[in-house]
Amino acid sequence: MRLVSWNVNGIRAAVRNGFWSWLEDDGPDILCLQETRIQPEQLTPKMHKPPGYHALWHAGERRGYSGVATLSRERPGSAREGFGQPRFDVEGRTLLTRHRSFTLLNVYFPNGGRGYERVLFKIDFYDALLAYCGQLRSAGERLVVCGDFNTSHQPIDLARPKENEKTSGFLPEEREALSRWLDAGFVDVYRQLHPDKREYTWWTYRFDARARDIGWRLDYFLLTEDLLPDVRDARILGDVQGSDHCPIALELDL
Amino acid sequence: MRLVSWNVNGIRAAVRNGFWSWLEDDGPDILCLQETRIQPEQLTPKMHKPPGYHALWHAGERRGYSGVATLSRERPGSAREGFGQPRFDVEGRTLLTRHRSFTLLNVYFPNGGRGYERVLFKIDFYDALLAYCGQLRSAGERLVVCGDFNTSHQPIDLARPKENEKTSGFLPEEREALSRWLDAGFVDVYRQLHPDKREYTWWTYRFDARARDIGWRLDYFLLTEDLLPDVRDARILGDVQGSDHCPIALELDL
DNA sequence: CTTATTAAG
DNA sequence: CTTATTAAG
Repeated sequence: MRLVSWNVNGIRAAVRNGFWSWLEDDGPDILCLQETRIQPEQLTPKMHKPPGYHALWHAGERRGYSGVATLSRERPGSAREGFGQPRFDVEGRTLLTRHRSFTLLNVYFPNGGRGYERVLFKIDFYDALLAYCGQLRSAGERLVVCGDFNTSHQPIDLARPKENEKTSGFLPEEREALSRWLDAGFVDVYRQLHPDKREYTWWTYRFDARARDIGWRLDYFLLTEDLLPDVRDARILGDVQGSDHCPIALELDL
Repeated sequence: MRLVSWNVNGIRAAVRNGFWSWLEDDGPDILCLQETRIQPEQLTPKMHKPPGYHALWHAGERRGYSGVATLSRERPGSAREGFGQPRFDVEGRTLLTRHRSFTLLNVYFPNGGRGYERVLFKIDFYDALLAYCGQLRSAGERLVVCGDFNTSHQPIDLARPKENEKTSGFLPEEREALSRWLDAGFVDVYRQLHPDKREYTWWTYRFDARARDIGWRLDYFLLTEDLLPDVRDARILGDVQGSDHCPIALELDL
């Protein structure tokens, strides 16, 4: 089966930019969207019921901000919006769905770009969600955590590591927060499969960055080790337009 | 000499839409702009000193809202922003300049479209400014008052009079406020010269109204009677694009 | 519908 | 630079 994760930076803008025809072409079994930036009452009928999919949309309180959605060909066994911490959940950042052979966590991690208080919030979010994942794993669940982590982990994960050591997205403390996920047993599948590849998943809209490939790898599939035997491929779909992020894909033998 | 008045609905948008080349082509001696929607610190050098003109810009307190500007080839003898009533003056709606043979009042009258309290404000503004003009006339000044009056005076002044009797812009009480100016001796020069012409100066951006000429005459040159002998022509420049209003022109033998 | 704004990214 | 918002017109 094929999973895709994509920060669409506004589902309505993505729709203007060809989202539906892309979805028809790619046809993933599960699609995780981040930064949908839409409230339930603003959803079009097609968003509510995309042809061939079950859809769950989770919005934050603030209009036009954050939000995630999970689309799946098979109806999820169960689902949860947020993870039980109001100060994070009100921002509409996580959606948990249970599928035949794993549990999926679709996550839009906070951006730390507007002041250090948001960096602290982001790191708290990283740690709180990791603790929640610990509970799920203790209960025997196999986990796929995907989405926009808003952090490049290593120098290979962004075009300009040196220049960005003091920029949110590549701060030491953010990288360490992500390291704690890996130390806890989560595997960054793309990097595992392609140890030396320099490919990015986000480019600023400024300075013609995407054409020049001055980007960052901010989007990941993190898997618990028990799922690794089922991994067939993990790829970055760098040609797909319609957002400042591109989608990433995971193929599982399930 | 040639005077032009134009509600540009955002000078920056007008500049994007060819304002400077229009100005060079038309070359009025005096240009009155309304709804400039710009703060002093946002003016470009060219706006600050348009080639061949002296320029005065008067902004309201609120960013992106209201504002007027008067450009003149000859430096005005004197000038005044507002007319001494803070509750009107803070909105940046009037600019008085004194020229060789008349005093010019460039006015952006309030729009009454957002609730009846703004209709009342608009009517108060009409009356307060008329009283101020009375003072100027008592002091012997010959007056040209021009700008966006935000009111169509008679049924001939809008495409759909019947349908708009309860719409701000053609409310009986607004039309009466404008009538008080005419009763006080101001002359609507365009209508004086063209008693039966149906031409408009504003069209909503919606419904393709301009292409269908579903418009309103909202912009006027009002003159004190002592200036009438010097009037050569008054016209509506309906072909000029770049705003939801078109400019209006007055030719004087001065 | 369009302009300009403000908040975010 | 781009998305979405809100206030105005």
